[in-house]
Amino acid sequence: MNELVLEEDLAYILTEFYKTMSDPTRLKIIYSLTKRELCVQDICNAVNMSQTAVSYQLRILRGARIVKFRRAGKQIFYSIDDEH
Amino acid sequence: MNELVLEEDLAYILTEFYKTMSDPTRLKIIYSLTKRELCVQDICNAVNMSQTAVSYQLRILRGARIVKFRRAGKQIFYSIDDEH
DNA sequence: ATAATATATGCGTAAATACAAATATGTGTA
DNA sequence: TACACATATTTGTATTTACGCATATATTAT
Repeated sequence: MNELVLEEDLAYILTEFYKTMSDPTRLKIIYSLTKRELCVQDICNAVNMSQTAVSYQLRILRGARIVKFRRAGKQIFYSIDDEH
Repeated sequence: MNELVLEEDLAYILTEFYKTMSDPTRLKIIYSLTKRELCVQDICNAVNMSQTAVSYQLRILRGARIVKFRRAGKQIFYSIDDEH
């Protein structure tokens, strides 16, 4: 019986990962960043979404350690976080 | 520029897949079914959820072609849909 | 110091989601 | 036929989510 049950912690971790991947805007952002490092405006153009919407999703992707960023003057450049 | 944009159809398909995987109850159900074919009551016990909750999630998994089922008398047995 | 630009954040909200409770449906049995 | 059992479905709802709008913050230029 017991071999049928997925450990609660693992279920939670997997669920969180799949949840971060389960939004079209986030997938588009991730895809664009696999091509090259981009600033927020570039990402807005690539995914055709508002600055607010993109910033909102970037925060989630940052939280999941899927993307990282660096500031360069007024702009902030995002890229895929390979470390994680 | 254009190589940065993920095709809308593909984004949609991927999103749908990740969405079906992004619930702990569904992941637990899938896990239990990778071990062996199970009837609904067995699944309820394995994932420790009500019959209603399990039936609700099974419908979603059926819709995504992740599980299939066969009737055997009063019971319905579910298993992973390898075809898909 | 002020203004302009790039990005982030707080707030409100419409839509989606997971579930419980109640009920319906299908199947075997008396 | 009537009933019991296994499962599905309908309905209502609390919660979560993605976003727009307005505003805040950080950086550079004037």
